[in-house]
Amino acid sequence: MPGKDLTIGRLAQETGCKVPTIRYYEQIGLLPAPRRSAGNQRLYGPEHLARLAFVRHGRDLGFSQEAIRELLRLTDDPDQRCDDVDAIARRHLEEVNRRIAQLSALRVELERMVDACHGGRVADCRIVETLADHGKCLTTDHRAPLADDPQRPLAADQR
Amino acid sequence: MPGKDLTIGRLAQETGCKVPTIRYYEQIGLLPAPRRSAGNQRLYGPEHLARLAFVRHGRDLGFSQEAIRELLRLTDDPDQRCDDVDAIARRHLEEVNRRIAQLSALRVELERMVDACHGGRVADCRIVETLADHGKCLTTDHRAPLADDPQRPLAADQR
DNA sequence: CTAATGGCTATAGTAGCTATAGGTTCAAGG
DNA sequence: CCTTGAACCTATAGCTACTATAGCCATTAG
Repeated sequence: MPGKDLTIGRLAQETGCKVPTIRYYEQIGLLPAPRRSAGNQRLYGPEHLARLAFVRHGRDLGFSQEAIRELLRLTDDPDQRCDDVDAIARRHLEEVNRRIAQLSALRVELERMVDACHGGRVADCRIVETLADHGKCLTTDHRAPLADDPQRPLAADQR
Repeated sequence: MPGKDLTIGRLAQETGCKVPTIRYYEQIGLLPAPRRSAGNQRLYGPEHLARLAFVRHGRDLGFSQEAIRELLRLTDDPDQRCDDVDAIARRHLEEVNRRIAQLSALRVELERMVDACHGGRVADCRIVETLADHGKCLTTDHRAPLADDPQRPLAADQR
């Protein structure tokens, strides 16, 4: 039945995942290697679609590759109790809550900074002062072990 | 006055920044190369302390290296108007707000997942179902162009 | 048949560090 | 004075999770 196989490009379309990312997932073992056409092109079936959707959804929810790998291992053995799955999700939820708390504190400080700036010279700028003054301000640690933020770290939209 | 120079280790202590990170900042040009002792060890003065504190604080607030580089350039020319500084901070604040919104949506879904799991077998686990089902759920995009989250990612996405 | 599109591999680059290996320098104790 | 051990030095590789590039091959529409 050579009817409904997907090329890598079609699979990318279906899942909203980029083509190089799919090949990357195969490389790191998140996605099984599919069979190939006579001309050596990857041919995916519905099982790949489902697997990739699972992976993408997990990633969209902020699970790490490692966590997803673990989830996949668990779901491949569907008769065991789901406590482990639950634990992964709970752990992640905690991370998310922590991260939100950190970002909220950060927002407060940024708002204070922005409000305090009244557009004078850089020498008098409260934002610069705030940044330069390491004494006061947060003792909290904003950087956090969550998510990756792949690239394009600030500013500049595009996409 | 050869009295109060700081070694790299002392500087690290003062700023809460790790030693290799300081060397890394020098390498990428965020921190100027300091003078050296007879035995080739870095010797830092108060100006380095201030600069590094500025950088660290900016990073803690989630500014990217690029943004900090720009802020440093601006503060080195203290007679110009601080509109640009203000713009950087505002842009960053917007990023933070967006990021918080995304994480909040994510939290809702994770809470749903965890609530729905009642400790049966994996085959019946709602968490697994939720992850496998790419149809419903968020269309939102959790990934975000914000700061770094140095390591140990719980991850995000691309597209 | 040709051109455009899409696929293939391999390699290198991104941010923002951290870790390692293998050597040198410094301060204190014997 | 000599030794010990901590702290320093450089260079390189590794981390996550991808993305981008180069140079070639396959497929398909006209």
